[in-house]
Amino acid sequence: MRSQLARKPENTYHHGDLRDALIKAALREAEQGGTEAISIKALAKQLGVSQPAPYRHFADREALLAAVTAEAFRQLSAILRAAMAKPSKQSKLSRLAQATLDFGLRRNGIYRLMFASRTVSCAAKGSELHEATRETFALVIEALEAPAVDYLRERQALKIWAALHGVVMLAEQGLFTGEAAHATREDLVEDFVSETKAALAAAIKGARRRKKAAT
Amino acid sequence: MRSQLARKPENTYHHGDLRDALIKAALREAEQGGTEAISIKALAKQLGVSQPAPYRHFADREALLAAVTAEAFRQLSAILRAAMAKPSKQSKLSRLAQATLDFGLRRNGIYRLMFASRTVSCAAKGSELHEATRETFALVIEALEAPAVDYLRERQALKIWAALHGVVMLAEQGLFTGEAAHATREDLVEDFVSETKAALAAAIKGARRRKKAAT
DNA sequence: CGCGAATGTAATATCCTATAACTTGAATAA
DNA sequence: TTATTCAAGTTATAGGATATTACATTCGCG
Repeated sequence: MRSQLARKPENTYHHGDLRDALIKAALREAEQGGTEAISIKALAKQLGVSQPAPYRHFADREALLAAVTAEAFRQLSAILRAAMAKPSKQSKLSRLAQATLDFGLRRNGIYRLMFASRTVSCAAKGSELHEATRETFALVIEALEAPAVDYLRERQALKIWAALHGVVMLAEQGLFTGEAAHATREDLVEDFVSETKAALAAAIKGARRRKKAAT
Repeated sequence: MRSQLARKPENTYHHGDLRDALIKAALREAEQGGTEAISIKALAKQLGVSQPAPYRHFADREALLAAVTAEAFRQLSAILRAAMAKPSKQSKLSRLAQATLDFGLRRNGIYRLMFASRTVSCAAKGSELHEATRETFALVIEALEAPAVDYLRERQALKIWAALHGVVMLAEQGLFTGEAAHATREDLVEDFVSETKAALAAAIKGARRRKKAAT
């Protein structure tokens, strides 16, 4: 199997790994310009195959986007896992949060592909993409490092996850630059992290109390 | 001035209000499909003018999108203002928050145009679009109903604004449906609202204490 | 070795953005 | 009132993208 970004060697009929090469190349394109920067025709040219060749691997543009988005989620998962594994003075949750912010800003085109397009909401339940998103979210729950009171954990995970995305969105809109910048994006993220921890602690304490009272 | 959604009357050369009609029609198209549903050609046909006619009013597609997005922000501002004005048992902030969530879900295509595309971040400082976004954000600050310690208010406004967008994004991704739905979107929004109020109260108290200590 | 499935190509239809060159008519000023 | 000008339309056209159809090549398996 040839390097996945490689063009088709000249004088060969088959590319060898076109499907994967398309995904990788599309990710590179999306890095800057998001969804709109992904053009099947341009990708085909870049990889040295004819325009219709990609359609052997993806039914249409949407299918390619779904595959690309799934790969992006897997990459994010890997990054978050690495951030959580790295020894540090900060909490797992804090590291996950800052890593998410960093990813969202540094690779914003891809980030928009993942969270701001309709691709994900159209993903069927068992699809590759759906699984990839659920796996990423599972990392958020893991980062809470909280005992297994499922519905409490999930609620806090949803909240911090939502808050993080909001910060990325607003940052990208430029709401943290100029005169309004009394707080950095990182500050806000840390605020959300501590509030999450506090809320989680309080919720668990409350649950214990209720349980005790019931006995 | 003719109704703004009207097609050009037959046998007339000039439409009369094409610029406005284009914006309104584009908003209608974006309601469902977001940015990608806006086609200059289709709009022209819909309004009964030739394909290149829109280019008399907008340099290119991007310029049309910017105008449409600005109009969308003005509509959101109006909705938020109305929600805040309406007498209710709930706080202004709560009403603004729930209204934002409602807008984000019910008119999701437009919402994505406003917050998930690059159109806004590309808006120049004095532009119509930039002004429209700042005005909307000003309403968030107003909804806090907090005394004028600017940097404290702004920080909390940024936080709740970010959190709201996050909830809309995740809701649209389907993260609140299925087995994970231990909390509704509205619940999370109320959580964020109360946390914001608490944080704001604490911050103001702290600021007063510091001021007192300084005298 | 030979055959079928997978993968690639060429040709083409359709849709969209955008520009150039020409036309219309509405508003103004002589 | 009429001449003139210019904003706002039109037709024609170039160029790029998605997607389909029919044909060609090679990989791999029996």
